[in-house]
Amino acid sequence: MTDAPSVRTAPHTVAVAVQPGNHPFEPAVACEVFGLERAELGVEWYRFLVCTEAGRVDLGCFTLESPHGLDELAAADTVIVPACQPDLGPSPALVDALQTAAARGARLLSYCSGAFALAAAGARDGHRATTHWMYASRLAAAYPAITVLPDVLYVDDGQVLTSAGTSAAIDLSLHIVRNDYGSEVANGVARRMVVPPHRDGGQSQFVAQPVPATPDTNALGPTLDWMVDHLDEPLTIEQMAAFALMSTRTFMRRFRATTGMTPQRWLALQRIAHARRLLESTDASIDLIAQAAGFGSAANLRLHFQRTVGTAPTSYRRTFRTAPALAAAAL
DNA sequence: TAATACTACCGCCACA
DNA sequence: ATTGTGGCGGTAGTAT
Repeated sequence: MTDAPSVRTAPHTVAVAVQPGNHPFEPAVACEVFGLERAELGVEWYRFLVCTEAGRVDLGCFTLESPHGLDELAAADTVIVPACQPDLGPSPALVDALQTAAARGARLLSYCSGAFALAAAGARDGHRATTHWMYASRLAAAYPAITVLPDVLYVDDGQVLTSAGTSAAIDLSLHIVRNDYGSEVANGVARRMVVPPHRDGGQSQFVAQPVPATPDTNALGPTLDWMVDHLDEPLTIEQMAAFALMSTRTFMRRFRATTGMTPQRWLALQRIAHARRLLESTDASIDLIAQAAGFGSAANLRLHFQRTVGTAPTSYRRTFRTAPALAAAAL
């Protein structure tokens, strides 16, 4: 969280390591997010490599061949390790490549049980990480030096970023795009993939029922919409509960059950997202944006912004202020 | 940066 | 008996 995000000016290389025992889905997420041509976004996109140790890998359902080897993985700017068999462990050559990449300052990502490979490479000592909830206790037991967060979608620990089960791989990947290119571009990618634009990393892996068992008569949907529509006003639990026609106690319980976080936190994330959009696409003053996003004061906006985005609002704008043409195309 | 005043949060529990 | 509700109160977190 120490470096400010920066727009990639030179081709930034993203490499995914495909190993025997991988499932196809996670490498495919990397291909989808980082590997597709994104001409419509008007930015210079990543250079994307699929790297293997032996040139060809049997993935069970099919065999994958690639000309790129682990030397290219070790030289990449961002390295992705998808889910692997925790029992097998990464090969010594892969561990070596990961260590070389880490020493060069490369960004290391894992999807699902790929966290075991990063841990084996020693990249995780003293840091926070996550993995699929099924593996969390095993990871913590095998690598006591790591603080394992068992119930989040992904963890951004600066150089090393880890994510939970399959769909969290998409969330982490979009998080990377957002850090590199800003939220307009990340939203463009999400829109084309037809996935929700942004799920925060701290969101719980255990969010309610993916599909409601019965048509949910008292769903929070309308209340969430209402909250987003009134972001610029100070909203108290009491007001939100009143809108939802519930007691405050029940409202908070239901809110956590359906979103995986507290109302306050959710509201803060929506406000930050709105502030990001305004910083990227308008020249309004920080104070005005603070008002419009419901932070009340510029000081308060800075506090929240720094904490969740890791940058000051002005430096974020300096980096991501989009060309008017792109901003106009976005809406 | 620190102190203060507020409210959000959540465990507990009686009750429907 | 089981499940959801909502008031109470202590603590944690936020705003100024």
